[in-house]
Amino acid sequence: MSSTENSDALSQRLADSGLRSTPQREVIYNVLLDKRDHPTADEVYVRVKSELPTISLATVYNCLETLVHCDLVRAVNFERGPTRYCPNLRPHAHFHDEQTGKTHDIDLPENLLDEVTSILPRGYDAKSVEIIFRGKATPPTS
Amino acid sequence: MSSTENSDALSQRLADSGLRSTPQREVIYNVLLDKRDHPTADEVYVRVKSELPTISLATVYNCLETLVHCDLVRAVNFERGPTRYCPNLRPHAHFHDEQTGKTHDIDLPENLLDEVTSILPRGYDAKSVEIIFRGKATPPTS
DNA sequence: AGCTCAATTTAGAATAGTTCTAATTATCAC
DNA sequence: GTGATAATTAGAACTATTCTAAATTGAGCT
Repeated sequence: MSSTENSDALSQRLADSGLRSTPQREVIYNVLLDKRDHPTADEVYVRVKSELPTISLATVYNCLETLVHCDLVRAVNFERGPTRYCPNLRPHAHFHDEQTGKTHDIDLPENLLDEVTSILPRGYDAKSVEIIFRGKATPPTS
Repeated sequence: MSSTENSDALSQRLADSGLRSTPQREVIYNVLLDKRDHPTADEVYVRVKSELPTISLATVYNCLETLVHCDLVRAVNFERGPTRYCPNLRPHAHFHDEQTGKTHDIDLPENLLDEVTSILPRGYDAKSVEIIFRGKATPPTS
């Protein structure tokens, strides 16, 4: 997908929420799409600065919140560490590698979320389910 | 289970980790067992004060960390809210009610955690799995 | 093109939750 | 009892984030 297409998708989603497309929002969204390593707001700030040197950290927070709000990005938290941002919209869990601190997306089989949700007793109406693994990821040596 | 038995369990676990049983640790653990509403450190602080008026907040944090460390208590986080503490040791998920802010324990069927863990690709070794639901809990009117 | 007005961005101050520091107090082994 | 170690304490410091108020931008109208 080209950067232009991403921009289109972005403007579309923003418009849907009655919001404007701005250079800051565009660049931040592209930064997230570009390197999907679940960066923190600070890390996004650093990356965005090379393209928009005068952007402020507050704007990074604002824009990230906006992107989360219009469902283009997911915010992920581990314990009380800084919030991380993830443009993967498919249903997925997160694996948090305790040695490296890295976060891996784990795509979920079709029906798993429903299956998990189905354990809820009557009276519990879940709008979202989050699954977090913690442990050690040993990338298979080829 | 009597408070004395809890104390015994506590001293035992502490001893296992080479730690001492102290009045602060005892009282804090009992406060958690007493009212299982997933209190924050601040809330624990307030409750403990009525028994140990001179305890400091730092000690509350220290003791809670100690209890978590020797597996008597679980720390639970929702987004970037304050850490909450939970003495329920059975495998369970958490349901976070967005209206009330309350947290409910959801006991898990025997095999669910294994089932969920089994979706991990080769190379991922999970030490723990956490499942968090978010939504609305409507307690069934009797 | 210029005007208006709301949306957005900005810098810096403020906040919340937690951790750190250094000093004091309690407890264990001898 | 004495010395060493563990635990507690008060308050300072820290981190991530949100708030505030002012400046800038841009879309829609004329």
